[in-house]
Amino acid sequence: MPAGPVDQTERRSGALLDHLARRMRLRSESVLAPLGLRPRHLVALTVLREAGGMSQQGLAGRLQLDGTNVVGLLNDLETAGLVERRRSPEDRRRHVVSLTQTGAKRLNEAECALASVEDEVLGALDPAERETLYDLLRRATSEVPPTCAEAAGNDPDSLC
Amino acid sequence: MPAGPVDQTERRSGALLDHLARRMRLRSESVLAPLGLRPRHLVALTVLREAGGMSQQGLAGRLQLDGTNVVGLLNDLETAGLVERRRSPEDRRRHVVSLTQTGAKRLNEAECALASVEDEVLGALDPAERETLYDLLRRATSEVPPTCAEAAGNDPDSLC
DNA sequence: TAAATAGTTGGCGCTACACAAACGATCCGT
DNA sequence: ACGGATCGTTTGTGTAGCGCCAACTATTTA
Repeated sequence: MPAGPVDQTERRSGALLDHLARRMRLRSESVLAPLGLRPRHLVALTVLREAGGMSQQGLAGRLQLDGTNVVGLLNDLETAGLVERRRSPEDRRRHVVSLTQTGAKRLNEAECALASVEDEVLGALDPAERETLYDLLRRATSEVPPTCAEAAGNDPDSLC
Repeated sequence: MPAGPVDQTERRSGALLDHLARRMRLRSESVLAPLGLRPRHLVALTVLREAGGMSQQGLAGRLQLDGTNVVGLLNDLETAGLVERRRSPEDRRRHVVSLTQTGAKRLNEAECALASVEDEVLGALDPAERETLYDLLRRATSEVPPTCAEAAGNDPDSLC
């Protein structure tokens, strides 16, 4: 086989995302626990803040979680007063879930508290690079994942 | 309260990392399964390839896993012929773990197969941005997390 | 030579899921 | 008006991925 470049590894982000996310999560837990939060709560609160309010089905889609798991997650957050469920006037079967003021404040507190975690876990990156990372992650996650029907039609390897 | 900027949210990457990593993982599983791999295998193989060979303790440190869980993880990979454990000539208590040729090849195959997953999950980013994301993740994860002693000395919030 | 270290095995427990079934309330199409 | 579909809830089962512990063997160290 002809010799190629020394580094022939494919440049994939998946393993690195898992790796970095795990480190961040481990470091975060001790900071979040006093606030009554777990990393999965943080993800849900972040998505809800950005969306301004959404159905449970919508949230399940965004988080790629089974609906029954979203129910449990929201039960935690609602019990803590961080979110509220309101019946949709358009369809009273449906809840619209949104952050309470308490929830918005708690999320902000959590993010402030996580500054030291990010300083540590992202210590190899300078502030501009951290900003770039944040921006790339935000834009990558803001794209709504395709629905099952869309994905199944387009991609046989899809989960659906 | 005086009115502030509209967006006063802290710019933290933790929740977004979890969110994106989860999406990537879900999409990856169907691609990795035919190769006999799970996402946690991929992380370990990636770390081992980069390190060229390391002790189990070293790997446990890099992955921030309990040593007994690294034993189980390596048992999977060794059984599949993807890694080998060799006694260190310097200290025969210790194993040096490295990728086999089969393992290096399988990892490359996995990364090729994951191209479509990354196209989908990172669809909102253009190729240059994906390259930037990869680079930032790689550099952030390459910094070895501090040992417990180091972290405990410097940071009371540390996990240790 | 005793204590410490590296790794292994087996076990227990927890969290975070996936998935299924059954149900009540509500909406929609016929 | 009614049956089917939808939204959400509860309960239950199971799996994966861990953390942590104890006990052990082999080896190194002081």
